[in-house]
Amino acid sequence: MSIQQNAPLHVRLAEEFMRRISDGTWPPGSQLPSEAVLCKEFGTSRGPIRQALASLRAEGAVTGGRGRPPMVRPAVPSQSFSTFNSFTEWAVGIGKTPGQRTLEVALRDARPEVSEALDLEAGEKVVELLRVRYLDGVPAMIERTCFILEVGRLLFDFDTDSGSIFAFLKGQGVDLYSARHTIDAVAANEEDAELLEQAEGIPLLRERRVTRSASGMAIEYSEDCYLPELTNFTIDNTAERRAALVRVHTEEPKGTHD
Amino acid sequence: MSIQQNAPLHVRLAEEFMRRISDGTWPPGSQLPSEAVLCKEFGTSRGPIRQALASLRAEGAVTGGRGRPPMVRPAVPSQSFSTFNSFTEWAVGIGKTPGQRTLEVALRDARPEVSEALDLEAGEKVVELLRVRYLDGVPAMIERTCFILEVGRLLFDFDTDSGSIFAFLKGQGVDLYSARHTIDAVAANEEDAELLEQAEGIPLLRERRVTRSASGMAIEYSEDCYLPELTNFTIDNTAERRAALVRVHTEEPKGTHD
DNA sequence: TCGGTTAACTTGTATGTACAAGTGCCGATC
DNA sequence: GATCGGCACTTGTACATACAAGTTAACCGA
Repeated sequence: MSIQQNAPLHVRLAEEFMRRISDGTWPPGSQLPSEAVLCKEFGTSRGPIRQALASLRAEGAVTGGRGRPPMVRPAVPSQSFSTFNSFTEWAVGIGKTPGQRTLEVALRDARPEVSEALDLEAGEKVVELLRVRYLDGVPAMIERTCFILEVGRLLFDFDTDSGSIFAFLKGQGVDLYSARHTIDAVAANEEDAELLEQAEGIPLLRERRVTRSASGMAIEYSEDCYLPELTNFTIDNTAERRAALVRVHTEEPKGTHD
Repeated sequence: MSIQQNAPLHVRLAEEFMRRISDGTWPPGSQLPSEAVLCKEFGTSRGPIRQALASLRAEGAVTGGRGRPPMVRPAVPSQSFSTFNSFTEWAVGIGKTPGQRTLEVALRDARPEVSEALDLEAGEKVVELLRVRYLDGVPAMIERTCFILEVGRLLFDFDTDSGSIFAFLKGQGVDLYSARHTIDAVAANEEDAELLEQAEGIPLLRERRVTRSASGMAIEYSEDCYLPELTNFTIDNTAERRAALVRVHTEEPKGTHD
């Protein structure tokens, strides 16, 4: 989506430079024009040019400099918050047809680990959903999602078999702003195995997340279990910058979910 | 590690600001002093102050502005390339004693998926290691690592039971610069189960990676299988910026390694 | 023809200035 | 006591200038 015309010049320059990189005008390995040349082309001073280049550098799109123009780096994979947090948006983005079969939408007392994850008092109610998610009609993932009551109640007026809960909640003005994701592995229990049409006990790739608003309020806790032959998680890291993905040691043993 | 004294002023300022954030002088939620105040304190102009603040903003350490000073954000977890890629460095960092038991160091023809990962011709030789890794004496991970011959040959003069291969290779001038990591789940085969002192078939959290030099040459391919109750991977993402961790759809089914 | 040196290019760093746009506080008025 | 407006603060944007430090190319001499 093109940024509005009255955005600051350095923002519009950064966008134009990213466009030239992504459409191949400036291919990976090539050197950018000098700052002087860019100043002439855009009729501006070095300040906005340098600020635009700085943002490309911060994103890892270009590197080098000091005595010679920066070079374009191979694209670093990344995913937006909504693509990463919404199965539907992700599936559409990879050219698959997302599907869902809702097994349950329930108002119930939160399980202890859900209370803890959502910063709730023991026994507070949550809205809990259980859905199977499909890619092109093939079972790919089991989704167990809990919402705080204030948000979950909105789902009682929503057909959870119709598509993206993430998109629906955004449309309802729910401020889904940040999330912490934890990835590990569990054995498929009897229920999950049946839903995924697989043998009991096979390994599943589990992604648990707590989603919060901009003010830090916990809104959603989800445990998504994927068939690992259909889905994985991938990241690139370099010596130049710290990776946001962290390998974590867990003290308490965890088993399969019940 | 403190940066050298003759680093540019804006770099030293950024380091000082990060130090104040991490030692609690500027706690999360607090507002930074204004730019004018910082200019007075450090006897400089707005330029270096603003550039230092821009780097904190890019790292997600502070946010906001425009009419009011930025606020300190809660620390975003991250790990350096070496901490993420070296089990030894990671273990030490979390206060555990890392250990290793080498089962095998072998010069052999690369298996097809290793050739492919390391950009080698079919049948080229690699140096392959199999080690069990321990945290405080407890088996935590099975490490199957392959190096291209040029690098792997260095290991024949190295006691792989003595500690970090990553650190040894760095010390030998091997340019380990970037890596692509893929995380999924596999069932423990008979060998892995025995080495980890667990039941066959239990789920293992698998991290595969290809490590390359700055010039893009593949150097290392590794398959590390973790006991998921001891280790997971965690990332925070926000609506503000794209996450480097990508959920990926895999077309071909993958089983346990043999 | 090759190597070294120099000059002209590049980017990086820093200063200063000016003004736009946002925020907060204080005083006046209702 | 609450609200509104104005003013003084803030940061953001952009310009200009100057010089440091790195790189590259060209020229000259051996």
